[in-house]
Amino acid sequence: MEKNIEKSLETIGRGAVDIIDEEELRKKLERAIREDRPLRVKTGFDPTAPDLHLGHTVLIQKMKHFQDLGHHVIFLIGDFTGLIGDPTGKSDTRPPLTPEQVQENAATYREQIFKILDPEKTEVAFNSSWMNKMQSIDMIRLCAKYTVARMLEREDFKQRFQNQKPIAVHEFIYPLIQGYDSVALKADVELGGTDQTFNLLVGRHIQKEYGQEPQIVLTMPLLEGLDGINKMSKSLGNYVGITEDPGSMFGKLMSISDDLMFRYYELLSSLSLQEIQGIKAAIKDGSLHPKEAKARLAMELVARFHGKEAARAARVGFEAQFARGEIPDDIPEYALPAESDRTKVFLPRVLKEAGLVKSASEARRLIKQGAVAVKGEKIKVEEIAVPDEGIVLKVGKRRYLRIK
RNA sequence: GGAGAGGUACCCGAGUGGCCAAAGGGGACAGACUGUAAAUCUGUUGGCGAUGCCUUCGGAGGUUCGAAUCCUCCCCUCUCCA
Repeated sequence: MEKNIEKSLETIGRGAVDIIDEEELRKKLERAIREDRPLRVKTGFDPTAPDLHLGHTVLIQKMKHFQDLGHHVIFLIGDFTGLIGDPTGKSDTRPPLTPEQVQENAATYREQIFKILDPEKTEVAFNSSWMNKMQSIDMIRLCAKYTVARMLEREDFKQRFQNQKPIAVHEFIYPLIQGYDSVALKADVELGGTDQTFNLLVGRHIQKEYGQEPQIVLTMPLLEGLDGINKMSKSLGNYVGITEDPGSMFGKLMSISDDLMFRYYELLSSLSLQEIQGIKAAIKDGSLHPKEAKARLAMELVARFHGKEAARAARVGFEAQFARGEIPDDIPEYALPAESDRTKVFLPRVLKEAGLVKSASEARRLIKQGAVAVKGEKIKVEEIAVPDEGIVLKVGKRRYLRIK
């Protein structure tokens, strides 16, 4: 375990939005060293979405920091709370996951988080293992430990209440259970995004109610998604999944705005703040093209999950496709039915059949807009001739189809 | 239990008998410009081999030549009262 308190505090605090309470954290660290008892650091994850994206890695990196300092990190899978769904105002009640599905998702999680965390030192826990045993009377006792008024302090509830949007009663239980998880795990620290602040604070309260020392709450910023506006999330489609192939990961990162690039540098890159300042300065004085800076960031992140070789290859492929307009190697193919008239191929249907567009109507619109091209030549008609050797269609900026 | 408000396309929201495949905004997609940037400008945004036809305005019926719009029943949300 790291013996230097100041060094620990610095590592823990890097990038954090808030630490509640810093003095308490110092005392816990001191005691941990004195009694040679590592801190128990808990972070909860949703069992229904085992596809981690870069946004999640902000938290996982922080877990790694704790791990490197010699503390005990607990990756908690909220398979019980997942039945409720963290209140967002939109989510419907979710269908219960089967134990098999939970195990499956957990396996996926393990595979993904262990690209960052040390499997030997990471405890994976499920809150169903204590929640399923809880008796009704104990549930009621848990509910009695918090008030409706305080529950409505939560930003999301407050807003929905004010905007006359529905709030189901069971949604109130979510924060309570999350808090109880901290009791069950005897957590010293709980990590979460800033959107979790309320839930994490409820944890402190609940722990006190159960006679435990309250956990330290450490919140990390929410990573903006590729649009640069909303937080990165799968449902908004503005994410980079950590299991994505190197090419698409690289491409997505290259499409972000310059402003967002610096945000990603700050939250995702392992570069020091000084190095990041250096990049900013170099771009400003013209010695570094912003595109080059972005490519370096993309390389670093792709390499983290796929290795350096894959990152280099992704970059080469990217340059070939977009800087020189070359056609990528692996593009979808569509074979025309043998009996079809190859002098009059109706493109809208082909594009639909090949899955490049949702409907033939959409394909027709795209053609009308000049978004479909063969060898750089825009196609303005819906029927074209396809020679025996086939042709390669480009649809929009990045969709391709080889018709054979 | 009583009184009232509301449910419209991916989202927000206008429309209260025909001119409505439904204003406006957001998002998304496409084109121009670029660095696949961002910003900006322009266009598109239910389906269909298509100057037309089919399906859509919470659900099911009904009135009418004609319904998102009127009537009946049902489902859902919110507010106030009890």
